[in-house]
Amino acid sequence: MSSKPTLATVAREAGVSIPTVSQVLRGTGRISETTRNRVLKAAKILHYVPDQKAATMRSGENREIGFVINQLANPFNAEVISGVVDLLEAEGYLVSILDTRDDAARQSRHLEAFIRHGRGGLIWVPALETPDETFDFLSAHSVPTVTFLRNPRSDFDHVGIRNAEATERATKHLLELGHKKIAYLGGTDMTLVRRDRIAGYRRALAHSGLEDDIIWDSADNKLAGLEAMLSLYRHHPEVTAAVCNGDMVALGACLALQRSGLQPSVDFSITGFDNIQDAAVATPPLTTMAVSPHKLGGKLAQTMLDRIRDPSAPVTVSEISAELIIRATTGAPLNWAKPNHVS
Amino acid sequence: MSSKPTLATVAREAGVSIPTVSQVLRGTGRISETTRNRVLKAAKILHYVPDQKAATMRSGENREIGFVINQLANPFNAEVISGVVDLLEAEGYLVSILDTRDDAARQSRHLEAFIRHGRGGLIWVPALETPDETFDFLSAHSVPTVTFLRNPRSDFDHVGIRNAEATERATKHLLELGHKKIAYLGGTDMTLVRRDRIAGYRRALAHSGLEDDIIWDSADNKLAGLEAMLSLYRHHPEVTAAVCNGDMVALGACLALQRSGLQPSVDFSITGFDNIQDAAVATPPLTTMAVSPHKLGGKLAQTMLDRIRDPSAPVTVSEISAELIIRATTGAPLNWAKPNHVS
DNA sequence: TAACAATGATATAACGATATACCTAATGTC
DNA sequence: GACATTAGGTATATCGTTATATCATTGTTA
Repeated sequence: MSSKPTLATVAREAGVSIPTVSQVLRGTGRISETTRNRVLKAAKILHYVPDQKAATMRSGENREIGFVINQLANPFNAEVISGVVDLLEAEGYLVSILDTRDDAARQSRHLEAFIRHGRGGLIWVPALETPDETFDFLSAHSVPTVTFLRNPRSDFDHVGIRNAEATERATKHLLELGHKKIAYLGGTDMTLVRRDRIAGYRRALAHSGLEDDIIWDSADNKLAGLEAMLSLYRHHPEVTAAVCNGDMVALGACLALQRSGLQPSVDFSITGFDNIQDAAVATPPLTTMAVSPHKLGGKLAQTMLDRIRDPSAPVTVSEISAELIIRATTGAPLNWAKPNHVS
Repeated sequence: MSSKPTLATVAREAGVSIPTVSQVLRGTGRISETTRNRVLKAAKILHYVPDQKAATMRSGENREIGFVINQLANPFNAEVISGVVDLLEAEGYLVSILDTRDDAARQSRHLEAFIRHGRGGLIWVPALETPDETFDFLSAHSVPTVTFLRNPRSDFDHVGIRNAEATERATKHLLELGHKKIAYLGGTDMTLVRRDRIAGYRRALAHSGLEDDIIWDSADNKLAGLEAMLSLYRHHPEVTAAVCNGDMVALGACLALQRSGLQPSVDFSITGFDNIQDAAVATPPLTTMAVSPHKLGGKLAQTMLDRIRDPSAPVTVSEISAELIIRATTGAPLNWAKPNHVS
C-alpha cells in the first residue's frame, strides 16, 4: 500500500538518477542498452505511470484538448465527437467533453474552469447568445481555439457546413418535383447558421421566380416540430412542402401529417437536415441533407493539430458540403399535373 | 501581448510577496484590508487566472472528475451527465466526459490517459466485456471511483437501477392485463444488468404460475428491434406481449408491428425501459419503465463527494427504483375474454 | 602523446503554485 | 518593565517533471 511511484522511486529502484529515468521513458538522450533495460524493468515492477500535470507544467507541451459542445443529447454531435476523439487520441491527445446545453451562463462557467485547468486547445460550438466578452476572454488567454458550426470569427479557426448551399439544394429538389408553395420550418434563433439556411432556401425560390417565402419557427425537437407543422398547415393550407431546419423538426412534422391522416411525400413533402440515425429508420424514411460527421470530426481534429503546430499560421475557415439524400418523404405535389392542363 | 500572468506577476504589481497573493486569492491566512485590496486590484488589472495544474500538484487537492461512459449518443446518458455535472460544478469540480462506445480496448486507452492526467475521481459505466485487469488497474491506482449501472464490485462504490424489480413490475402489468404468453425482447449481452432484468421477468411469470419464458435477442437500436420483433413473431405467433430491454428496441418493435398492419396495445403489447424522450412522443406513446436521470445523476455526484471526503469510508451501493409509466402500447390481449368462457 | 570528440550519465534549475516555519512590530498581561 | 501573544506579512522548501549545463570516461585523430 505504498503511495504513488514517481521518477524518484523508479530511479532508486534502478540505481540511476532521475533525469536518466525520464530520458529512458521518453526515448530521448543517450542511454546505454544496459541501463535502459534496468530502468524499464524497474518502471514495470513499480507500475509507474508518469504524471502529465507535472510534465505539462515543466515542458509547456499540453496534450489535453477540450470539446465544448452545445448539446450532448444530439446524436449528430455524438458522432462528430467520435470522429474528433479517434483522430486526436491517435496523436496522443486526451479529449474531454463539456456540455453547455446552449446556456451562455453555464458556458462561461465551463470556459473559465477550462482556462484555469489549462487545456492545450479548445474545440467549441458557441452556445446561442454567446456574448462577445466570452470570445474576447478566450482570445485574451490565447488558447488554440477552433470554432465549430457557429460564430466564425476572424481570430479563430473555424469548421462549418455550407448551410446556404445545402438548403438551396433541398429547396431545388422540391421545386424540381413541382412544388410551388414551400415553407421553411424550424429554428427560432437568428444565428448565422439559420440565416444562411434561410438565405439558401430563398435563393432557390428566387431562382425559380418565386417570391413569397414562409418562415415558420419551431424549437429543435420532435414535439415542437409536430406542433409547428400543425400550426403551419392551419395558417397556410396552400403550402405543399417544407424544408426543415433539422431532422428532429422534420420527424415531428411527419408525425403531425400522419396524425392528421396525411401521407408524407404524397400529400405533403418534407426535407430534413443532419441525417441523424433516426432519419433512415423512421416511417417513412426521411429525405434529408447529410453531412458526414466523420468528415467534420476529421477536419476539426486536423485544424486543431495544425494550429497547435504553428500558432502563428493564418486563421483558416473550412466549410464542408452537405449532400442530398432522397428517401421517402418527398414526392410530386398532388395537383402536380393539373396546373398546365386546367388553368 | 505579454505572456500569461502568474502569482509572481501579480505580486510584483501589488508590491507584495508571492505567498501573500496566494493567501489573498484563496482567503486564507491573516491579511490586512489594505494589502488585500491592493492584491485584488492587481490581479484584476492583469486578468490573472490561477493555474490549477500547479495548485493541484502542490496541494494534492484535485477537483477534476472524469465521467467515462459507454454511449454518449444515448440521450438517457446525456441526461444523467447533466445531473452529475450540475451538482459537482456547484461544488467547484470540473467534470469531463469520455466515451468508450462500449469498446474495451478504447476504454483501456482512455483510462490510462485518465490516470496519467491524474484526475481526482472517476464515474464509470464499464464497457461490455471489460476485463478484470481494467478494474484492478484502477483499483491499484486508488482513484476514487464510482461505478454506474454495470459491474458492481466490492472495491468500488456503485450506483445502479433495481433492474429485477423493474422488469418484474413491467411483466406484472402485462399479466394483469390478461397476457399469458409474454416474451423478453432485446439485449445480446449477458451482463448482470440484463441477467437481473430477465430474472425479474421470470419471477413475475413464475408468480403467475407460468413457466415458459421466451428470450429474444436484439442489439440496442431501433432497426435491430424492428427486425427482432418480426423474427419473434414468425417463430412464436402465440406471443401477445413483449417486455423490452430498452426503449430503442421497444420503439423498433412498435414500428415492426405497424408495418405488419398490427396495432400496438390492441394486437400486441409492448413495454420499454429508460423512458427516453422519444418514448413520450412516439405514435403510439410507449409504456415504459422510467428512472429519473436527475435522481441517478444526483446520487452519483453525492456518492463521489462522500468518497472524496472520506476515502476510507465503507463502500456503498445505491439502487434506484424504476417506475412504471403506462402509455399507449399496452392493453388487454385480443382474446382476453375468451379463455374463461370457452374452455 | 596531446588534443578532441563522442558516449553515457548526473547536477542543478526551473515550471507555478501551496505549506510550513519564521520573522518583526505592535499590543496585552501581570 | 519583562514576557507572552497576536497581527501581518515573508523566506524557504516542495509537488513531479523536463531542460540545460556539466562531468567523467573512453575512443579517435593528428
